[in-house]
Formats: sequence, structure tokens, C-alpha cells
Amino acid sequence: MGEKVSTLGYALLGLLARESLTGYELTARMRERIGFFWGARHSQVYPELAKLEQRGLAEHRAVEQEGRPDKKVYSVSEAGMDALREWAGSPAVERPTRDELTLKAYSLWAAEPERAAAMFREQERRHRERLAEYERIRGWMEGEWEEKLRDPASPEFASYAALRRGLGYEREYAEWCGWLAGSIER
Amino acid sequence: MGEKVSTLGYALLGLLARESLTGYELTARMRERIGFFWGARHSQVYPELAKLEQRGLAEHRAVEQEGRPDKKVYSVSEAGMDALREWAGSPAVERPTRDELTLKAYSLWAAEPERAAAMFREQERRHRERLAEYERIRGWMEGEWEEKLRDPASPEFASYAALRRGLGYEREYAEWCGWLAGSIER
DNA sequence: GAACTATATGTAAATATTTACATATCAAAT
DNA sequence: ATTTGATATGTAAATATTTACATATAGTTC
Repeated sequence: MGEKVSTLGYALLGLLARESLTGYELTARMRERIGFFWGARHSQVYPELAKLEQRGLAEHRAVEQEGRPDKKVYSVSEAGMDALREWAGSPAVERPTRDELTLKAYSLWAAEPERAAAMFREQERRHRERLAEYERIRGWMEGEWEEKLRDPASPEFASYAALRRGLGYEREYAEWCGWLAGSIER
Repeated sequence: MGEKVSTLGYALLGLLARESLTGYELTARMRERIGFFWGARHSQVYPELAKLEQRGLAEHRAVEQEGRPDKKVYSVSEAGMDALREWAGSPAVERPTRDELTLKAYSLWAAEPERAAAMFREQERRHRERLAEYERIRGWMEGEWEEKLRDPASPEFASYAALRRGLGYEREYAEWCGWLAGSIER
């Protein structure tokens, strides 16, 4: 019972605190909503949901469906909300950032320049693509949620805050890729 | 034999390709040199070195010491250099970025505002601290390596490129923390 | 008609990572 | 004198994560 909840557990609670979802939907939402700063496959989500329920932090009700498999809709319990509140306000454990591309950059001198340049250009393209998508979402949020974004205690502001992190991250990443590719090409 | 080398394996090869090191030193170098984009404990490093050696990508020679335990100095083999070269030039596998702090931001609305603001201020301080350290190293590199940095095929340029990524990452992260803390405090 | 995609939930096996256990010496600080 | 930190190398156990296996229905595309 005293077992610690994993970060993935809090990620799921955070999504469930906004809307009740099935494991299948959670897997998709995770990719869509918090994909750039957390991710998990369904094979990790289902067991984690079972654990949360065992600890009384989440609960589910079975929903029968026709033409489709039956589903289990999960929601956060009061104890789950308390745990989320506590976790959200306590300092984050420092874990090493793992970024394979920067690791490749560190061994750039060993690689063929043409291939390396092409690789960083391709990565730049991907990050600019995501950046553009995030900018689009930002525009939508700032228009649609104008009022709500003034309240830092609203879920909408929290979504906006997370998006701004993604925005800055992708912008910086794309610029670095571009600078590096350019340096190799020259 | 055909077993795939892990990303950690390439991280170690990348460090060993620059200088021969013991497992102990590798663990420390990883923290010092590539700490912001990869990390591992010694308990992961020693078995990984054994694997690299088994596959013929690295080799070691035993060095006897007085007053201190004997050590094993590892270096990259020719096959290891080939593997590193190939890996460094091939596209990085997309893995989800995992960032617990941004995850907390997404559930900010559930937390106590005062605690949350303090937490993000503290994180801002940490990132600014690292940023200052990286700026210091940048200054040193640009002074000391002026010539070498003009050659993108030099190990020095690769180190500089990785550092610039850390610089941008920390700057962006600190700014975001500051913006968020400010928004909550207001 | 067959392949593919979406919905829906699981388990099994393999890898990767962290935390804890284990041992040994020397130097420096308290 | 004793504790702490640095050097040095490992193993064991617990967690976390990815990849593969497993099943079932309906609609869409080729």
C-alpha cells in the first residue's frame, strides 16, 4: 500500500483529473497532449492503471458497447486528487536528460560530413514542423481561452504553460540543428 | 554477436574515442562532459563496457597501482571506431522526451500556488546556474580553440556543438521557469 | 476479397535504468 | 581516532520502458 506512485502514474492522474478516459484513450491523449514531455505505450498504461486503482487513486466503471469491445472508463478518486496536488507542488527529482541527437553531435567528428549534415537538416525540418503545429495551437488557445489564461489556477493555463515549454524547446532545437547543419555544409 | 549496441554503448565509445579511460573515469566524464544530454551510473557502465569488449568494439589493459585498487583502462578498437562512425551519421531513433517538471506544470492548477511558484523559482535558479557555467566553458573554448573550431570535423568542434545545445536548452528552460513563476506570483 | 486502420484490453519477454549491497585503500578533514 | 571523500570495480534487486505476442469487431481502402 505504501508503494510509491511512478511518474507515469502522475502523468495518467494528471490527464484523468481533466477528463475520465479509457486506457486506450489515455495512450492516445498522452501522445497528443503531453507527447513532447512524456510518453508511454499501452502496454505500460494498462498495468499502471491497475496499480493506481489498487492504491485507491483511480477507479473505473465498465461500459458495454456494441460493435466494439467493451471498455473501462477511469476517473480520479479524491485520494488521487490529493496525491496529484501534493506531487504537483513538490520539487521534481533531477533525472538526466537523454538526447540521442546531441550525443551524435558529440561524435560528429567521426561521421561522414555529408551524411551528418543531411541528418541534422532532416531533424531541423522535423522540429520546425512541430514548432509550426505548436504555434497553431498557441494561436487557438490565446483566442479561445483569452479569459481563462489570466487565471494561473485554471487547467487551461496549465495546458498553455506546458505548450509554451514545447514551443521554446522546439524553437531552440530547430535553431541548433540549423546552425550545426550550416556549419558542416560550409 | 549480432546483438545491437545500446545508446549507452555509443555514449561510452564516443568518450573512449577521445581518450582511453577506466569505467570509474567514464562514469565521471559522462557527468562532466555530456551530463546534460546523457547519464548513467557506474552500475550500468561496468556491464556495458564488458559487452562492448565482448563484441570487439573496445578493449582494456590492466594497470597495477600502489595505494589504490588496480584499474582497467579501456580504449576503442578499429571495429569500435567503425561502429561509432556509422552510428553518428545515421538518423536518431525518436524517443519521447521525458521532463517531469513540465508534467508538473500540466497539473499546476491542482497545486498550491505559493508552493508551485517557489518550486519554479528554484528550478529557474538551477538552470541559470548551469547556464552561467556553460557560458564560462564557452568562453574558454572560443578562446582556447579558436583555430580548431573552424573545422567541423574536429573533436573540439563536436564538443562545442554539444555545449551550444546545452546552452540553448538551459537558457530556454530558465526563461520558461521564470515566466511561469512570474505568472503564478502575479 | 485482402489489407489496413481504428477501437479496445491485455500479457510476455527483453532491455534499460536506478537503488542498494559489497569490498578495499589512502588522504584529508574533524 | 574517526569520519568523510576520492579512487576503483563489481553484483543484486527492483523499476521502468520497449517490443512482440494475442484476440476481437467494424469500417475503409486497394
